[in-house]
Amino acid sequence: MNLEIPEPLPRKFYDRDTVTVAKALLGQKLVRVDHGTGMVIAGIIVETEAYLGVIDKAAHTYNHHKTERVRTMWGEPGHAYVYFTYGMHHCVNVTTHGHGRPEAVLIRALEPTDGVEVMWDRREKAKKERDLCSGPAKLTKALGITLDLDGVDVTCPDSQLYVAGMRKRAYSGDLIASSERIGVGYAEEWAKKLFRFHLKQNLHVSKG
DNA sequence: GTGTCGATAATCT
DNA sequence: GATTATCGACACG
Repeated sequence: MNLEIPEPLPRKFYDRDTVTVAKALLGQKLVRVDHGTGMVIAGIIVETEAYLGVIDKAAHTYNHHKTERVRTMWGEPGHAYVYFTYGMHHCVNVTTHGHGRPEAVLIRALEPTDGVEVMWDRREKAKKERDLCSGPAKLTKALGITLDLDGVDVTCPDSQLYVAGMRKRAYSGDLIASSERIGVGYAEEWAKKLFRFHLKQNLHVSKG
């Protein structure tokens, strides 16, 4: 039995064009390590969305918006940006594109791989395995990601949250579906951009 | 399978 | 005071 833990993806992986990173994250593994118990809970990233910073009307940093909440997005690439929304949900992103560009990729869905029993405990309403992590707030609940993980370095294997490199090359374009981002209807022309990416025919995406 | 709608509170105006 | 990068319950078929 091989229990070798894959290396985290390096900082330079994130210090690129945000759409490129959003596609390249598909197939990589989001790993949550509980430092108290040593428990590992993880899944393969199967759905992402790109948020293009100061020019993107759907992004939290649109028009150079800069408040305490979005501090992490203004920092270096390769950190977790966690926010709380709709009065009850957390969502997790990874920051991209250095050089003062506050951009990020929202992680929208995972295919569960490690610590699945813990996910079932935390996601009481789930009926099927595909309900565990098929949405941005579902996966943060399943992995136990809350605001205290905002800002953690996802390139460090000692972090409570990091992204492990499972594949060297991004999936080829014909295996990736592109579509409009979800829940950003207010963003006018930016709502139409095809910045949502998911693995075709994967059962664990949030929709279609 | 689809569509509509209420929950619920941090954040920003 | 308004908004929200969502989810789950319910209705319908």
